[in-house]
Amino acid sequence: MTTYFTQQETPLCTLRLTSDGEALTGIYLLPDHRHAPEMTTDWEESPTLPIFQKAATQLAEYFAGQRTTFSLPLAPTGTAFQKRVWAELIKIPYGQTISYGELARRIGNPSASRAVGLANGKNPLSIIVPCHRVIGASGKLTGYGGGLARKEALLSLEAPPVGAAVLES
Amino acid sequence: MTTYFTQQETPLCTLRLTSDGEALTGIYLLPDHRHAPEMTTDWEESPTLPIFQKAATQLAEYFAGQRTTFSLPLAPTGTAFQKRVWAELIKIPYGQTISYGELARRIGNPSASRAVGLANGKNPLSIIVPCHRVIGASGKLTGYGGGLARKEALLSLEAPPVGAAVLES
DNA sequence: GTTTTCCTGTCCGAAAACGGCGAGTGCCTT
DNA sequence: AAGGCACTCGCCGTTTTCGGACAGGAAAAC
Repeated sequence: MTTYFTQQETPLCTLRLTSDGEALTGIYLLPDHRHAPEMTTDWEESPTLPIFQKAATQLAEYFAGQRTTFSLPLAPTGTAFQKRVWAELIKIPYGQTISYGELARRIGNPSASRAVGLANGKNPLSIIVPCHRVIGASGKLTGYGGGLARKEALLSLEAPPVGAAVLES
Repeated sequence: MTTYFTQQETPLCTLRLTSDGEALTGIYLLPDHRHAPEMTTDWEESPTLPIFQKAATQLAEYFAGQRTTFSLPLAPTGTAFQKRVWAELIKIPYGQTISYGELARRIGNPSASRAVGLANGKNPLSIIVPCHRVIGASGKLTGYGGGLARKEALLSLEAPPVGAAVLES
């Protein structure tokens, strides 16, 4: 099975998108993304693939602050546990954060907060599956596959204006 | 990838043949074949497949004592080492036997006689790839995926008449 | 003779190690 | 007294490592 890919520039960094031809299978934050797969000889660059065009548009809108949800066919690969975690991730609304423990509770394994962290790190669809919205119970960011600095940048992009935050509390 | 299969009666036992649609991928001696694969839901019985028809004819001739070599497209799956072993197996002429150690020597790993035994047992194409022609250095049969009794039966089918054997020595 | 000791590739189960955690404890600042 | 920080310890899915078992056989040690 050949893997298709393309790359896209954003204000944050370069993104590498991968696909099976139909659905999106991966989004990686280019320099130094932790579990990014190796590019092998059976990869084929094809920027004109319809799925890549749609993804590029929506991602550009997201970084412009004009999009809060995505609508794309996704096909991440992983274990049953990981899929449960990722399925729960996409339910976290734009601009909100929860803790790893809370996420563990939501998938029904309340004591698996640590394993949840691992599964979180293996999330292949950065940004669209918002693993960056999960932080430590103490409020610290604790970790991110694409680097803590980028996690902070994403959260600050999604953060509402300061005034609104005050009203909310 | 769906697997096609069919079954065939012989004087020795029932055979199960498998194929990818083009080439033969397996021949198993039906009750109690050691490493025979499990039949899953994506298997499809199709006795009319051309490859199965040809195989059935040649196998029938073999059991009638009227065929000493096979001519069929084969596509066994295995590790590089196993393929080297199997490729060497088909060079052993009808009616002859060699030892595991000798086989190890022929593939260039003279000290891997034990590993050769294992690879021999994993041979998916019984009879056509004649793993039954390999016996212990002492002359004992030592083992066979389809059972020692069947190994002996195959060797005795291939054995020349007693008179001829005496002349040969 | 008979037994012991290695060698050799692959698979499989068990055990251990490894994290994007978090609750609990003790100690040290204000 | 709170609050902050460093540390330990239990938790849990996944990955890695390790040890044994096998279709044998040659050499070395009794």
